[in-house]
Amino acid sequence: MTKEYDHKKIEQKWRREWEKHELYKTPASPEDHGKPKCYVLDMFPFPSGEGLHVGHPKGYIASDIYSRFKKMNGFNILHPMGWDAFGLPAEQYAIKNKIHPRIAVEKNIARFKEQLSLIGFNYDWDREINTTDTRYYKWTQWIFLKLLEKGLAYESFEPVNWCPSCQTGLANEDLDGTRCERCGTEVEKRPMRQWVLKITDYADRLIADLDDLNWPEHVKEAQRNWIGRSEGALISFQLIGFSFQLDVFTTRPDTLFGATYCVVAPEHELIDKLKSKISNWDEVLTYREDMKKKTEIERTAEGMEKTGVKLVGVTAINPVNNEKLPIFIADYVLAHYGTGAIMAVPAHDSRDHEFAKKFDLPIRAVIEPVTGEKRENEEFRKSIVAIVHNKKDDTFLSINWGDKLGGNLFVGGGRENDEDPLACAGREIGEETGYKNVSFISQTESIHHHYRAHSKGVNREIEAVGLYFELDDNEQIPIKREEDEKGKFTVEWIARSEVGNKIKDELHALAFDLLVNGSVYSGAGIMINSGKFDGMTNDEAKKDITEFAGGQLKTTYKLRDWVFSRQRYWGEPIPVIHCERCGTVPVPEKDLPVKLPDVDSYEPTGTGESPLANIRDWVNVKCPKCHGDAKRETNTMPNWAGSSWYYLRYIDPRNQNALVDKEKEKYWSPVDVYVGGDHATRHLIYARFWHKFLFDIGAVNYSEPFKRLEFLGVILAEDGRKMSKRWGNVVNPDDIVELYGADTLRVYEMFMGPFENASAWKTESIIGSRRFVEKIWRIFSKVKSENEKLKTTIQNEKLTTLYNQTLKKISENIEDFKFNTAISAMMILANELEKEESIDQEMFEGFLKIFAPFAPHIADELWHDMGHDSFIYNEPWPEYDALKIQDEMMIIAVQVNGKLRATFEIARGTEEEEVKKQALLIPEVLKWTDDKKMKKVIYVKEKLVSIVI
RNA sequence: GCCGAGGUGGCGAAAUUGGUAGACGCACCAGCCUUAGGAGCUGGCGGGAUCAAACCCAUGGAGGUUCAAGUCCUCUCCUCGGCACCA
Repeated sequence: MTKEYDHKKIEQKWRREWEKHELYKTPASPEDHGKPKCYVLDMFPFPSGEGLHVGHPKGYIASDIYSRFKKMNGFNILHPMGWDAFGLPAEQYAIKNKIHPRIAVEKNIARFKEQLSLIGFNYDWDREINTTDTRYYKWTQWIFLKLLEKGLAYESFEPVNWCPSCQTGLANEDLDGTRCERCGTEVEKRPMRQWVLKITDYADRLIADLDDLNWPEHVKEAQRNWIGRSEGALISFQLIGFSFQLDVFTTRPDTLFGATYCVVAPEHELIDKLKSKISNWDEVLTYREDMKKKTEIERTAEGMEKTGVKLVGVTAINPVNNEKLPIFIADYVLAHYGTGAIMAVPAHDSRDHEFAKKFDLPIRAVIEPVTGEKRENEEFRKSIVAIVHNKKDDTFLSINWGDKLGGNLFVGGGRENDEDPLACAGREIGEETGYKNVSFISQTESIHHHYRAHSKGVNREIEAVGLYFELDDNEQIPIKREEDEKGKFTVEWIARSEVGNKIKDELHALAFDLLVNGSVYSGAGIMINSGKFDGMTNDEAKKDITEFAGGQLKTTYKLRDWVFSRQRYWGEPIPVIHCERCGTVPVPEKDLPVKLPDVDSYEPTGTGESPLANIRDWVNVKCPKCHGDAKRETNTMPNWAGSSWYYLRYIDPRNQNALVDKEKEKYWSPVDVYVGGDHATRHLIYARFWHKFLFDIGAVNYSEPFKRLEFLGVILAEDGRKMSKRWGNVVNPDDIVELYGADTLRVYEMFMGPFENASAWKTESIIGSRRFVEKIWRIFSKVKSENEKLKTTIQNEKLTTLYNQTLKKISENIEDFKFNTAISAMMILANELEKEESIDQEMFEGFLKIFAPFAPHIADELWHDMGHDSFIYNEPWPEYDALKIQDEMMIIAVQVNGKLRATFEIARGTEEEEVKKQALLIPEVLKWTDDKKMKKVIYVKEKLVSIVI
């Protein structure tokens, strides 16, 4: 008789056993280092007061499974856990509950740890770290000192994002658009002293090194976006009557001849210097004041009309042609990007175009669009493309030439050298479609187009003009057609939404885009209206024109330096001392850590100063240099500081002499798999930045910290919303473990769907995973030892094949983080095993081993019940038998004209001719092939026979 | 607007190089078992048509390539995520 599956008893028992035997201790001795290593890392949690919900463990379960798998495959694994416990939420929790943050953090950690322990993870708790531990943040401060030493940390007085609700300055990364991402309050710009890290120095490397990382594309892309590298040129414009110049940044120096005005951001410092010559100063001031009042959101709202004011009296000189250009201030130019000023080229930039239209400024095209690829021996022709719009049903006139001649085109035609394009278009419309009465609306500049005229067998370069007409009425004249053209092409009106689909020709599509959609051409082409540069491609002209204008090529970034100081209590004190005589003096390394003092009130002062400023005993110190009176820096670090290097500390968590021993680091780094969600830009950029810095100063061995990133999809509540106390939809893992068991919870969370998919929690569905776990328990009673087996059935070929296939698939799936299909494969095998009267012991042992990473408690229970004394964790991973992953028989599908008509079974290894012959004899196939001529019969090895008739 | 990831049953989802679409699970239906409920077991479960079978349709939509398309190509619509007046 089988015993009951009592998950509570079993799970508790095995957790105790594991602990007792220190099963999950990371090997530390050097002789163990001969083995390959695998560092599996979770994004460590912030221990909030709310405790864990069922979404939290998802990533931990995955990393647990992966690391157990690697361990059984012979790797030394490092799989640690710790706490990211500094930061505003901890402080706010403490203020609200009137306890010291340190006490609150301790309490919350204890609760988190308790919850985690119920799930049966293989964490090595000897390596636990806590960012708020003085022994830990000593090294966070040490890194800051090194940054300071290398000139990568500096004090700045630039206006900073200030959250009035959180009472602190924030980095750009801490904003959600223009709001504080934590509390949703609109941030202000506030001038104040702050510490800033020069992350921009690393911008290029942070982008370039992404290429070699095994990370999800969207995370890499988010980082590229955030860093926002763009290559362009710095061009200086002389200002008439001033000795200084107006510097602009542009990515399109090739369009310099098309600049018709300049714009500077309203906040630009240059404006005050120009005051003496500006005759409408009042107007300028008013505009600037208005801009200040407007929130960022109002300024950047979509569909916002462009606004601006001309600086009457000041003129810039275009360095390439000495043209006098008016200067405007307008808020569509941002002060903090590039130089805060632009040259405007309305012909080739949609924003400048919009502004120019509104202020009636000249628009000069300097690039002639070129479409198609240049070919050999081109014949040159001039032509037109005429687009006729019928307002009544919003359709466009086209001619369908049939699939061979390019499908639908607008009306087109050759134009004699001196023929007026407008007249030509009118003539062609009449000749080809019969429509008589159309009104001209607009036309494009010339467009060059290279193509091969297949019907004539020649390559052509055409210079076309696009023209746009409105249909007046339906009056038509009979179409004259050559005899051989009749019926070959037909006139069709196509709907606006169908144009993209039907008009495939590049030239015609571009004409539509420019004329009908009103797009501004910003693509490639050849230079026109640009003096000696005419005729060059715009790409070639970029460098030449920059040089000619006396400018220089330059790369800019959207990424700003990292605002690193917070005016709050609960963070690492910035280890710096301000001395009146010596200035800013770093705290000597030997004096680290600068411990956070105890205070009566850790609430923000409201003055923009940290609460630390009020602790006189702490603030007042002697200057390390001159030993005179000095004051400590009272700002603290953001909570992203501790998390920017924690993964290194796990390698050597108790080291007193260095943040990590370099030899140990060499062995364990880099992190092989980093598991977590969110943080696509912030944490992962900051950590990469610090890591590269540590690499540069020789503190670590590799230049990237995380080789592979597995991005986790969140678990939402059943209502599809985020799981949160606020919505009252939180599911506590403790309850699930109590009711269904940790093993079931683990299986369920991995079976929910692809790991990277977000999915909604469904308590209803857990039962399936529980049934599966119970099924394994039941199957166990059928396991027969070798001796018993002799009495029972002979070995089942099919089952052996399936078993070996499953071993292979599980190994591959775990490596690829495809846990859902791994579980599905185990279920299939379990279903088959259940049908058997008796199960081979060796096979079941193998099954238990692959099941163990997913459900370690029940696996160890059954493992021991089979008579083993070892832990399954220390067992080797079962290898599949390559000779046994294929059935003796193969199933061949038979298709007739692409449709499946039958399947049949035949011995593997049967010759192609024989398989074909058999296929053709099947009655279901004969029915379709009967008395019809067979064109061919295709055989796809071991898969199918396809018959074409 | 730009970039990225997607769109397959009632639901979560599977599907080597193009090669039997919907594996596995949930829910649901029927039967067995049970005093009953639940659990368990057996069978069914994309849509249409039919007594039933043959058959027809079907992977957001439209075209295309191919003996063969969820998978490749062109276009288009929608959803989610990131950036967003970034010159």
